[in-house]
Amino acid sequence: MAFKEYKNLDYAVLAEEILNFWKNNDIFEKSISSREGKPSYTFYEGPPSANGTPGIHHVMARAIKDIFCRYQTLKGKQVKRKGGWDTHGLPVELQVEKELGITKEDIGKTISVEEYNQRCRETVMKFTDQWNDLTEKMGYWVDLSSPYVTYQTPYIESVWNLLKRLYDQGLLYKGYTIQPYSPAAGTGLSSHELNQPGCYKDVKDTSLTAQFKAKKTSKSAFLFDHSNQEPVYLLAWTTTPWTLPSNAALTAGKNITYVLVKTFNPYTFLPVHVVLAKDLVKNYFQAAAENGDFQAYVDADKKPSAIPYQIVASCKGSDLEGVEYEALMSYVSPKEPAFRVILGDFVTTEDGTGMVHTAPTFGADDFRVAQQNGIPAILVQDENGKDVPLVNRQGRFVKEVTDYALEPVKEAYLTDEEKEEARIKQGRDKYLSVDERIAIQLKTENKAFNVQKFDHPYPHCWRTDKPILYYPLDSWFIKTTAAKDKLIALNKTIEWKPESTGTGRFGNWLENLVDWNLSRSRYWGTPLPIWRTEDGSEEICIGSLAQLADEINLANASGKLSEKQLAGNAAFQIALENGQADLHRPFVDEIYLLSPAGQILSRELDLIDVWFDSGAMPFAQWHYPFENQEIFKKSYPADFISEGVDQTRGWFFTLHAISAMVEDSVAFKHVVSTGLVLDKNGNKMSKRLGNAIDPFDTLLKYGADPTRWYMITNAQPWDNLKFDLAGITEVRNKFFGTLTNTYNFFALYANLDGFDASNVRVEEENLSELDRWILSKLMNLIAEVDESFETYEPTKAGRAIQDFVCDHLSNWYVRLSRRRFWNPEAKELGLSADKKAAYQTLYTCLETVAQLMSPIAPFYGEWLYKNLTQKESVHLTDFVQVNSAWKNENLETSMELAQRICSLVHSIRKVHKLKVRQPLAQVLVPVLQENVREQIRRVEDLIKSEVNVKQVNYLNDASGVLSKRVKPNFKALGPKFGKDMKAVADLITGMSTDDLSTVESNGTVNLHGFEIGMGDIEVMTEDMPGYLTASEGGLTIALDNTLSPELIREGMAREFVNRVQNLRKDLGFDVIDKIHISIQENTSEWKESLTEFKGYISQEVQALSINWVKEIGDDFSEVSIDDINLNVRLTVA
RNA sequence: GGGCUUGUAGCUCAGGUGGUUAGAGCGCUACACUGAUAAUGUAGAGGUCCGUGGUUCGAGUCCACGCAGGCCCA
Repeated sequence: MAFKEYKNLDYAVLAEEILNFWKNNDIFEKSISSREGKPSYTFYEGPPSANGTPGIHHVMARAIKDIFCRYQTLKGKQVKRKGGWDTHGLPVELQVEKELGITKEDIGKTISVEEYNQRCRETVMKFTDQWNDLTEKMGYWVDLSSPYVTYQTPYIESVWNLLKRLYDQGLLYKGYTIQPYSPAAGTGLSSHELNQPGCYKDVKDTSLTAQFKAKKTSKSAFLFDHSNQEPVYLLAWTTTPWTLPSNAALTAGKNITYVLVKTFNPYTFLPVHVVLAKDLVKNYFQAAAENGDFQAYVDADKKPSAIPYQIVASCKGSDLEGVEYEALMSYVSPKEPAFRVILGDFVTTEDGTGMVHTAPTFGADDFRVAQQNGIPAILVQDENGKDVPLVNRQGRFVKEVTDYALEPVKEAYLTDEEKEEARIKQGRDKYLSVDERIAIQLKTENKAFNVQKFDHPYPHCWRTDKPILYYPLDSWFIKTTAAKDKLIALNKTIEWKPESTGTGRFGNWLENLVDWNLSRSRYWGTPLPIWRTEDGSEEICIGSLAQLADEINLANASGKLSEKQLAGNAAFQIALENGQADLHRPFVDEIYLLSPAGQILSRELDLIDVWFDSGAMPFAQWHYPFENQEIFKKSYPADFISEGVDQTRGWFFTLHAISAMVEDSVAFKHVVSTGLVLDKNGNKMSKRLGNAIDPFDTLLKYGADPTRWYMITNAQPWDNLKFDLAGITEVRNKFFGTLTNTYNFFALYANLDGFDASNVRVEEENLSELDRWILSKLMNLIAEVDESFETYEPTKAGRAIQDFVCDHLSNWYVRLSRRRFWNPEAKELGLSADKKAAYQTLYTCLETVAQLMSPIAPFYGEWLYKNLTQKESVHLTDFVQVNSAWKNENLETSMELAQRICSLVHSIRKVHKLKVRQPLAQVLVPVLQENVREQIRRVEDLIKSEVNVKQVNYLNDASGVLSKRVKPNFKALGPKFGKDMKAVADLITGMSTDDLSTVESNGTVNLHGFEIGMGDIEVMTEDMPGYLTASEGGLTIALDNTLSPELIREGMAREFVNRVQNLRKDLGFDVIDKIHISIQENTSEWKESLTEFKGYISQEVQALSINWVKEIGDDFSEVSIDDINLNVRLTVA
């Protein structure tokens, strides 16, 4: 048997067989090696972290990656794709802590750093087997034989090299970020520690609304115009008055509405104009006092509590941007211009004034927004000449804040004794905190508009129970802001799918870029390769193992190192010589180097952000620049990457940033950012909720191809996918079932006819209209699929293939062609030209579909291809070319008409209960244009056989039976008549027959002053009296249902054929069996029909004889049509 | 709170540049077919196109403001 036939195809088993075939024959390797010397197409694999198990969303993400790599291979490119593993980082550490039952505090105490890191190294590759298994089973082709692993020494060396290149450009510096800090414990706290229960406590703080006096400049002129040139104050609220000496800016919200209010200061009673958010006026003023009597207030001896006020102007936050003001508490002046209004997106009108007091050294938002707007921090120099904030690490003011020098900013930092001491010094009955005394000071200086006690939750240190401060702590940064313009410009050359992720999410992120904080105070990660003197005056950055070895030698030779330091160096040297150098902590921490000036350097203890690891992969995966320089050059930048949209600020950014800063290049040219995989109800999948889908179960039960096909065709990759297993079943039945059926149909008859599959070539001269049509459709499909894959639109490609297979190939081409395949007469004569053409056509369609679908459904595509051909693999073929000679738009239009006409006839037959087996005399099609008649005439035969009518006849105008209806063509009328549209449309709808003939003959008619041309109307026919009619979308047909005796006889013959065919099947006859038919002679109705159509019947049921007999014997069957019974006996010839 | 994104039939999704009757598949109902048959075909029911305003002769489509969901930030 040339073509295998299948029953009950199991797609998972099929996949397994193909997988074995690929493995045994190195098909993946061949798909790369066979493209040697061809243009390369580079894909970067975003490394998964192997310390967790894969989920169903990984099948989705990796299907996307796989599709375009396979497609580009078909297009003749060489597509290398190296797998990789992301192995560092906090999730690994947390998992190990959990496994060991320890906390961060224990590391270095109850467990050595060395042991701890060893555990991390073991844990991180725990699930690689599962990952590799999934990779294979889902049919994802990626090179797992030599993956890059981010913890390996060559990888780290490459990362160090990149850091060094950044360092040499001056882009790596030590600065600070605002982090939770406990002065009492003298340590920074992680967000994790801050989220422990009990950390947030309700406290009563002094809250203060300060008056910042605006300077009169062109920016603020409009405010002064409304205040009659009186002083204008900007109001800002804070719960931490101790930060006011560090104020550097005020932040307003761009779209918030602000008002200028004329009123009095409640403490000094001086008339003032203040600015605050409109929505918050009610919090500061009593509505009853609006537009109150100002003079009466001035005159009053004892000032009433309701202070009169008047709103004199309003503006948007954006109007306030750039308004300058005088420093509120000028202990320390900044080096660069400060004290102006800036805009920030974190400002709300929930409390305060809608204007935020901004102290860059004591708030994360403050720091960020100040950096973005070029506002300096308020700093002083310590005894070492180092810039420090106005509060020291003990939580006390520096001496420059003279009034409060060395006092703690939080009362809670004082012991009772210290507090008592301070009280005596203050000379008061009760100790007053710094916040309280600042409030008093500002009140007297006409700088406080409101002072209150305020209850709110505030975070406390879990170890000391004292309040924390948000405080600037040392960190290493990459100066990405210096490369901002470059990053933005390069991003514009990247093609994003969807575009909005690139322009919106990623573009906005770049616009608001801050420096990249590299530092992590952990253990399992790439150490920062910077060695520094204790006072920070000298440092070196190491960019290679060779450099490190040299520096160690230099340091050792200097004689300045202690014995312990020399021992650490020696241990590392030995490891290095044995090729076993480990660049992790603690080993690198034990290396000591020497500065040019002869000082001892020790390593900065920070690790770097793991995202730098993964962003470095274009370089580090090849151990560039130490090895593989040629390979690197050929595979950089990537043509394509794809990850979840959540990676926008993760991997997408780090790839982009590193490449732009180091190579002045993009890292990738195309990127597909994929959406989430949710459960079928649209909820996030989670193991905890139990709605997570197991990928292995799914692949096993449904097979990789239906799973992949479902995921790709159900939603665009960047939309979230509501994953429903029922959807896979649907795809499997609908698409794969239909395609397999179509193949089986082909195989069945091709085998019967001995159709030779080697060297199939379509012989164009023998093609039927139907053949030409499906080939034309096939050409369209090729073009559409090619374009869709080319433009990273896999969903469009998949849906196009699906529509072609189900609607065009199976439901129309095969259904209407069946007769040609099972025509039994041809058997003896060999293959007729027509039958051959049918095989060639169907074969071509199937073979092409196998290739087109193979990127999405790699196993099934391969299976189908190998069933059809002797060639090795569909994945080693070249993408099929469009043969434009086969494109035939006219024929497609004709066929569309045929399909619509058939559909209409079917619906009439249905409504009037006219069986399709009953032949009818004619179907009438009114045609108003000659070319439509020609188009239908081409496909007349198809219509006749499909709906079982004897003739297709056409009615034109002259026939006189057509009644026409006129519809306005709105698209044409709109621009022409505009406002008069409605009137004109009504006139057209009510147009008389005479008017219509006038347009039809003259091309134009005047209706109540409106010139109507042919283009302005659509003429349609409807209703043909005396016939059964149906119409849809402007096409009308009529069916002649008069039954002549002859038609009835033919109908009976067809019914008889139908019954015999059923009998053949019931009796288990083979398709090719010839039969003899005996019929018991008992009714005349039957005999007349069956005799007349004996030839037809014999052919249809493959009967060699039909005999009427008096006695039929025992083993007959009874058939009945319209209550008339007939005894029939079939025997195999 | 900000940025981006989604909202069309019971479910999953299509609906260039605005054009008056909004489509498909699944599911449901009914019928037909019975040599592709654990298939297939045809028909039917099913919609305030998230809401409210606006622009327009005309809005699912354009604009504004909301509501609800999602992602990433704060």
